[in-house]
Amino acid sequence: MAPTSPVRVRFAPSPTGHLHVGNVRTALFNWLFARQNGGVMVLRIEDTDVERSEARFEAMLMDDLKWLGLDWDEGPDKGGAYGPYRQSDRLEIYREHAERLLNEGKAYLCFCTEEELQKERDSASAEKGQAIYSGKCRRLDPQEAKSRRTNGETCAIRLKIPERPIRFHDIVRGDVEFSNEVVSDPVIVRSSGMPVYNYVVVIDDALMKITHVIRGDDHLSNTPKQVALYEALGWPVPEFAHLSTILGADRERLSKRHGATSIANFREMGVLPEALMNYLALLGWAPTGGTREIFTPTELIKEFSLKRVTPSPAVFDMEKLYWLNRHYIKESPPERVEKLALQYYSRAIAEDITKDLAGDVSSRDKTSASDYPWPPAVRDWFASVTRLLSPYVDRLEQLPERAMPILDYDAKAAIESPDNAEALAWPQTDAVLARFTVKILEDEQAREGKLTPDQFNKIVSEVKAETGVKGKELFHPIRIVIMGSHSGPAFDKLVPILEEGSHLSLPKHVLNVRERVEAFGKARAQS
RNA sequence: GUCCCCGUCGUCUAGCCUGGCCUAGGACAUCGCCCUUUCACGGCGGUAACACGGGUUCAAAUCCCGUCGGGGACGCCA
Repeated sequence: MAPTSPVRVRFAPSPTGHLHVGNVRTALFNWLFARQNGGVMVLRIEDTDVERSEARFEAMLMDDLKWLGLDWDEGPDKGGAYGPYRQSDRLEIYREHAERLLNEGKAYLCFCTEEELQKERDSASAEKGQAIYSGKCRRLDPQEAKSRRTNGETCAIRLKIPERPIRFHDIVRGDVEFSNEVVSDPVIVRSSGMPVYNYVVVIDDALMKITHVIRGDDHLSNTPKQVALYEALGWPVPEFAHLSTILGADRERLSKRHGATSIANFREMGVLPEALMNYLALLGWAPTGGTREIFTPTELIKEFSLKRVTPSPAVFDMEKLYWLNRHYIKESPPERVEKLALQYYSRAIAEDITKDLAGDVSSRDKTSASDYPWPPAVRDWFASVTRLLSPYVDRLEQLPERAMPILDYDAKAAIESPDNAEALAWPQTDAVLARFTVKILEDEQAREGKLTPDQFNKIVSEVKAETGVKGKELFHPIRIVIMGSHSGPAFDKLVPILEEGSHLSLPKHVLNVRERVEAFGKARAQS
């Protein structure tokens, strides 16, 4: 391809559901390449599979792309000079070019039946190990064939594969050569009149002036047929770049049974789009030097290189995605994370909210979490909870479970939890708890629900001095009383949140420090 | 079966084209230490790989051949 011709790439998904990581990675590489070269990104909808394609999936897939931050310059929603951009709207174009190939003698009519072909395939693979069409109808007289067709005999249209090896260049794999012996004359139009995928792809890519075809390597073996088609049509052959497959942990092609693989899943989990983009870029590509891992979209556009894409398949690693996500959660403006986090809390406490609203909101049979009004004070408080917890989560959906000890303290569960058994059984624990309890109950600030971190620390220090217990033996029991668990965020930040939370009117009352100590004492007395 | 593609730490990868700078670098995970009057977060450090076998060469992860392993394609599927 001449360097002067502007780069045009395309992403051509079938509207059969949410986008999968494999597809999205292909879209991403196309996008990066286009943006880097000041080129054009085309979105084309491959909806010739009428059975599985649905209009609503088209909208979903566009949403998925937009969420990730990928945009396009031409497409069904945007128009463009080379439309229409839906294959179902292009059937006439396909027909026209098929007839042209026929008239020019580059293609021929094939009257073979399903059974004949099946028989041929069987014997061919037995003999040559390759199930190749014999080209029987290729030898038919064109005039005769034509009249048979006009007389109503059903037939398909096949392309003549030239009698020479087919070569093409692939940016990822280098030069690839296929012997014509292994490529049979492909059907380009079915006897039903419907064109075949390998044919329409070529027509579309050529007519849309696509300069670089960047796609999954499952198409590599189809490429010789497509190259032959370009040549038969007299059109320039584009550059190809075949991206390796993304595998699951078991080294099988990544699929639904590997868990979350659609990008909607990641969005729901609370994976930030920039984290996913960064991770996907690293699957099959590495920057020069290979030591840098963190890239913003802008940096990716600058650094990305198709030539540096690896040909070998890559295993999708959730843990690394999570690591990147944690990084981006920490990096992004707190307000953004706080806002995103709200939906996860509301989902988790939806039941409580529904109960709460049922009293004063009439004629609302179904109250969804998103209806929760989030009064400003409550919203701010949840924001502080998010600020407290977000550095410790992999994905936003973990926030509510991490917040449960704050939102819904359960003294009985704390006492019974096997995780706490050891700490509660330590010889010094009773003494620590006894002193701690007395001090909290006597404290003026704590009584009001206004205990400060300083005062709290002072009390802990006094307990330490009076009992002679320190470190783990001191902190774990106290932590269990306050949070129901021996691990959690620093008391300095936690105490104000508990105290503040207890003054809010929430569907479920948040216990302050004193209330927790009381509840724990009561529950322990009973057990 | 035939053809095509692929094969560096458990995983993502750098290095391979243009052999020596590779006692193979980085990252995730893992392990250990430090920080935090506890845990996590964070910081520091460790373990860990050139699929195998032949060649070529003074010298091979890098070039050649073979073997093995994985994936894909061979459709009137997309």
